[in-house]
Amino acid sequence: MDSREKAGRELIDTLPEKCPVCGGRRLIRSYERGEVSCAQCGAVLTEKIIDTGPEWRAFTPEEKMKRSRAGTPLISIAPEVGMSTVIEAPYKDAFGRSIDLKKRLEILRWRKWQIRSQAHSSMERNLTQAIADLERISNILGIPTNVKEEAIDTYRKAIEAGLVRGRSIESVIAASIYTACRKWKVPRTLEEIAKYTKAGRKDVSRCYRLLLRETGIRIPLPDPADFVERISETLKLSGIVQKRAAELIKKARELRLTSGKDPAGMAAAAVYIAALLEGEKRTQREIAHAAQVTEVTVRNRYKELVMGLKLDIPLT
DNA sequence: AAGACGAAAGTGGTTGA
DNA sequence: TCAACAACTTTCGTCTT
Repeated sequence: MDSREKAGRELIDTLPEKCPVCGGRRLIRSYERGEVSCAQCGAVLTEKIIDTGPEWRAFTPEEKMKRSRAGTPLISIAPEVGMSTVIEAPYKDAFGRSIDLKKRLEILRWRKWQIRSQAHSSMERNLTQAIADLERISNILGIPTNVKEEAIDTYRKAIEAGLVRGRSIESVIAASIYTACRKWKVPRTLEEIAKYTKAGRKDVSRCYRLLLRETGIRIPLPDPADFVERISETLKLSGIVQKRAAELIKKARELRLTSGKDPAGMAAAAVYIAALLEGEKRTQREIAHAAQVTEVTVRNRYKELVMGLKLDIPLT
């Protein structure tokens, strides 16, 4: 595309071939209209050129890096292009003549259509940006494909509910990712996800709550039992301990000891006790670290469990 | 010395006026 | 928007093994 030059608003290539109609030497390729025509006789020779080059131009390598957007593939959808002709208010035709009523109504219908399709395409544009953010965050955190698709679905719902307007796309898509993770029980914390957005944790969590409220998506409360496996794996504890911990949690839940408490802390205490009972003792510090809570929380939950369940722990 | 325990002050989020 | 509040964290001193 070296011979491309800018003429007015049109990008033009001068081609080496002759015009098959009049034999003229100047063939013009217009990217705007997507056709090649002869400058002498005006004959249109081809239609629908597909420009495979980038639509931007870069002069330095840095600029090129900055402007290149290709890389990670889009998933699930590609935004729709087209329908960009603007139909103006139907009083005059292209030559300035006024149009009769019947024709005017017909054109009005067209305009209505067009406005709708514009609304549609603005959503698509928004989605394109959202998907880019989604891909970026997912790649860093290793989010599986099914969760990504769930996240896009969720994001669509957010757009339809009008939640994105006035908020950053990034924070809404981050909230969508978190929602999807929760739904599929992929253990990612809000912090982890928010870390890679400009918005920050607070904003993302606000969006998350809003998302749940406005779209009616139900996410089951986190179950302490879900954390047991992760904690036990990290500390290389046996399946027996896991089972024991799960039983403790079940009993604790029946006694309403778990409500309002951080499930990770609850799980940590259960694992701690289970490990003690099964003779695979780990220190509070180890447990707390594996569960990403503090020792103090482990202690508090531990105390509550021992008292609530009337466990026979040698408290020495 | 390491681990467990708990008090006190600080932090960030929720709730209700 | 603000204050009250509950849960959790941080920090630190004391006790136990």
